[in-house]
Amino acid sequence: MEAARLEGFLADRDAWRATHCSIGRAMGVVGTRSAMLILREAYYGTTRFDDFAERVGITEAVASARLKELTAEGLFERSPYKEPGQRTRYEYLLTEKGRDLLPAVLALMQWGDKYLHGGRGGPIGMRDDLTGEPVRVEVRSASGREVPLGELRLTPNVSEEAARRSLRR
Amino acid sequence: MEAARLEGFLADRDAWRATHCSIGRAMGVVGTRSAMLILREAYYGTTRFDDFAERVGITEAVASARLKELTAEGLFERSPYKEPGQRTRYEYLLTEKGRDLLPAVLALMQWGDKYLHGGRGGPIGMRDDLTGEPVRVEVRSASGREVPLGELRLTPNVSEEAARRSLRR
DNA sequence: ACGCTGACTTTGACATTGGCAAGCCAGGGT
DNA sequence: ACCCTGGCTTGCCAATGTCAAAGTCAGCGT
Repeated sequence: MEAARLEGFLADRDAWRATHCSIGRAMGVVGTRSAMLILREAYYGTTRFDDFAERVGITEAVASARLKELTAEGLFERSPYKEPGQRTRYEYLLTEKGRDLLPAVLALMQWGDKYLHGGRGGPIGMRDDLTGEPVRVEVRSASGREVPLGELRLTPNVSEEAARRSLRR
Repeated sequence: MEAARLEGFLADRDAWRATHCSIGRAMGVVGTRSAMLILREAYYGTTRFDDFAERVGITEAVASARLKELTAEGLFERSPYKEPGQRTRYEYLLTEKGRDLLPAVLALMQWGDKYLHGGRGGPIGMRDDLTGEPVRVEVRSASGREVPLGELRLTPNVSEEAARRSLRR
């Protein structure tokens, strides 16, 4: 029955509800298979519409809809480019906001590697390109300690007053 | 145009497709808003059916369907318990598989905190309960270096032969 | 002027998700 | 014997996600 420790008025679990939960909001933005896979492709270096559709294995309709949404949300920006002898086209470049989702995407991959391949591990491994060491996504404190669920403390970030408002039941 | 470095035959981006991608599989298991929010609640310590429905803010029908799926996938196990004078009931306890999704869920929360609250940050903060230090989800190499997207190297995990089979276009 | 190509858009069909409301069921309490 | 309560299940409906296939459009090369 290991769980995080809830501090302050969060401890009374019946007194509040996570109505402005970042997890829920994040899932509203990237909560589809296609959005996550498009991000994966972008991390692999893909920038062009047709490549996204083809490499992710989704229809152009879905690629179009998702890229439009992700661009509107600011995870990609549409940037004109011109190859000699070609007309101007647009490519989809990751913004910082898009790049900052890397830990979330890699954490999913890491979990899938461990549990969804019959113990054989995933098809692609991650290493630090400078040192060659394996890379992992971890929950760590500022001083570098890895923090397990049971040693995680959750605290209200604002005054109880304001928090009650934004955590209203 | 920063991206990961693709090693070996992965470098020829037109020669393979991530058909057995762990990210896609993981999204098949926990790729719904309700699944992620139920996990969040479990990390907060919730174990009982009604509490999940009420605290997550979903209907009992959705809670029932999702808990059944997540239990079938092995993220929760159904365990009988008995309060005195009550009949035997079941609670949903996180398994290691469920607990191992913590980095993914927290990474989403961290991202949402940064970008989806108008710069004000999220309503709940994370600290190391032992030291009080802030906690973050990070992509790190074995020796503790934080690895940005541009310094991440992706390598095929198996022989080119076998990999081609599992990464078939 | 015309065709080709990359980049979409549209249409139509189907599955999944999620909300609301009502119903069911087992086993204690009375 | 009957009711109550926690824990689901069922039915219905709207919204969203996905696919397949066909259509559109801009502009460069010829």
